[in-house]
Amino acid sequence: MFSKACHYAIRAVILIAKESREGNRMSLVEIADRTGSPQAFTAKVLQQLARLRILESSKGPGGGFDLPPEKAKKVKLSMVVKAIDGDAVYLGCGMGLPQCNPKQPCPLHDDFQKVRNELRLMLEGTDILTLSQALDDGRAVLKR
Amino acid sequence: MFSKACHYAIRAVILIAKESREGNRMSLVEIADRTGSPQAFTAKVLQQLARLRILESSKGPGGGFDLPPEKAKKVKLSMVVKAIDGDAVYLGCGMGLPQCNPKQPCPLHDDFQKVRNELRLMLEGTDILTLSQALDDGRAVLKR
DNA sequence: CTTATTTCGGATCATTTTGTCCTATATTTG
DNA sequence: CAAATATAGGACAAAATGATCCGAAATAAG
Repeated sequence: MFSKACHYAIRAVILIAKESREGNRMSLVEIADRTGSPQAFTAKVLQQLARLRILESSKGPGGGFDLPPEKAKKVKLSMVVKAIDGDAVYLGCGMGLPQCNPKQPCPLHDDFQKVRNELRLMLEGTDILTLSQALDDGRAVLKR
Repeated sequence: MFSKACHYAIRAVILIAKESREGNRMSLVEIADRTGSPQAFTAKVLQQLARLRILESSKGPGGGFDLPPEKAKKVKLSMVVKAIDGDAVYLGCGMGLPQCNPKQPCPLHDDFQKVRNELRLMLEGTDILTLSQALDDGRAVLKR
């Protein structure tokens, strides 16, 4: 469904948001460790998110990544997915036709679009702050 | 969502079913041509489907692939997808956790499972015969 | 100002997926 | 039986994705 890069991105962003709520800024090393993601690869992914201003980064001692609650509330899962995987998930044809539209649809067009729309609505309706709160009392985990 | 191999498989199976309804058996060359898929690669994919008895193949002059209507009715899209891509689409975690279950869920678990379940139901409820009928009066296409 | 820390970014490598080529094998037809 | 046709399957090439390494740039602190 999503690429590995996207998985790492989602996990990292949720963790960063959680720690930001407690005033902590996260270093790459800690993020990779607590999400069980490869460090250097995760660095690339976070770099990309930082460049797009989906999260904030700062260099130097005490630096790292953060995503303050007010912002985490506005950042939807869809934005993270789109930043890393592009919009193929929303727009691509179920059987890979380059131009699949209502005028020249593939045989699966309608059924597929219905499901994909559910996915889109879910991703657009889910913000990172809310997801990060699921971590609070151990209701959810990011590793293992 | 699905791999390219899976896209080729879906397109091929639908075309084969359509032609089978008219008593025709399809050669690999014709399948690749009419679905816009790479020939040799499609061969591998069809081989795999034939080995799993999802469609029928025969060698020699006049040979090729076919999928008679009674069988096409029983073959669901889910079977084709599973044969090529495995069941990661149904079982995988939305953020890639190796063990994401209701006891130790990822923060997205419930929302994601809901969407994925819709997808599963759609794939399991859609048979190849029906899809092939959408091709009949040009209501749908398999190429371009 | 120097040093230590931390992200940035380029280069490179590994793995997986996609795609091709060629030979073997089966089958129909003359 | 011989020849032609078609799938089966192995070996290999190319492209995309995943992952690592290392030096550059920025910044905080002594």
